[in-house]
Amino acid sequence: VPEGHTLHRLAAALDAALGGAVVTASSPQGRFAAGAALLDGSRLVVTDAHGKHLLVGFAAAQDAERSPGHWLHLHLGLYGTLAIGEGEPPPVRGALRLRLIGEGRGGPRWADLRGPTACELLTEEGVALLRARLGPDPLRADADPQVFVDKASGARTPVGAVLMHQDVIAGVGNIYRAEVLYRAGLDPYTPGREVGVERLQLLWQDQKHLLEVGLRTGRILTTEPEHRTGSSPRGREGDHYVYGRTGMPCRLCGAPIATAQLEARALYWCPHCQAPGAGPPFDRRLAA
DNA sequence: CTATGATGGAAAC
DNA sequence: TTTCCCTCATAGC
Repeated sequence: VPEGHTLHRLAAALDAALGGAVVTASSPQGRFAAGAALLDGSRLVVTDAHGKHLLVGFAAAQDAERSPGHWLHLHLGLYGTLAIGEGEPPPVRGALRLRLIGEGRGGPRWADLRGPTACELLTEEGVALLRARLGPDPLRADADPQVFVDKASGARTPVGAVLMHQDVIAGVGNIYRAEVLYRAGLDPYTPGREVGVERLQLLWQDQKHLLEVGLRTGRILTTEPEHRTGSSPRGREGDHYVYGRTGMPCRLCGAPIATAQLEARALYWCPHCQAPGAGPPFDRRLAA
C-alpha cells in the first residue's frame, strides 16, 4: 500500500487525529519499548512526510514552544501498517510495535503501528541526515525538480531503475515507476543519460500529477478515464495501464504486456507503446 | 479455511 | 545475493 502518496495521507491523518495531544505510548510487542517509554507523556506536535518516510515530532508536554525534542521516524516497508482510529483502541493483537493514544482535537484517538521497516527515534541531526539522503519528493512544496533531472540525466543505469532510487526521486515505488514510464511512452531500459532533459522534466511533471491524484484519492490511479476499462489485478478495475497486467492486452495497442525483473522488482511495460524511440501513447491531460 | 505474494529497504551473508 | 519484517489482499480449496 505505501508509495509516497500514502505517507502524505498518513501524515495528515495522524496530525488530524493526535496533533497537539499528549500521548500515551507503548510497544506491546516490546521491540520499541525504550523508544515508547521516551515518547510516553510527551506531546505530538508535528507530522511530516518525505517520500515513503514519515516523521513525527514530539515535545515535552509542558514545553510552551512545542519544539520537537524527539523525532519518530517511520518507514512502513513492504507490509507495515499504521492504523488510526477513534474512541477506544482495539484489543492488542499480533505484533503491535507501537501504540499511541491521546485526546485529540476531535476526541479520543489512537494509532497502531505494525510491521514497519523503520521505527526509531532521531535527533534533529538524524532527521537532517535522513533528508540529505532523500531526493526531491514531488508532493513536497520544497521539491527541486532540477535535482531529479540532474541525477537522472547522469545515470548510466536504465531509467526504469533510476525511478526506484529514493535519492533521485523520493516516493516513487514499483507501481508508479511502471505507470509513469508507460504514460511517457518510454522504454524502461533506456539509460537515464539518454532520455533527454526535456523528457525527464515531463516525467517529473507527470509523476507529480499522478502522486497528487493518489494523495487526493488514496488510490494509485494512473489511467485516463477513457482508458479505464478491463482488469488491473491488484488494483481496482482499470486503474493501471501495465502494472500487474502480464500477458494482458495493452489498453491502447493490444500488444501483450511484458514483464521482467529490474532492480529486484517486477517491471511491467508494453513493448510496442514503449519501444525504443516511441513517444507518449496518448495526449496526457492533467486531469483525473 | 489456508497459501501466496506484494506497493520496500536494511541487514546479513 | 539472500534474509528479515511478520501484514494484508487475493487466490484457491
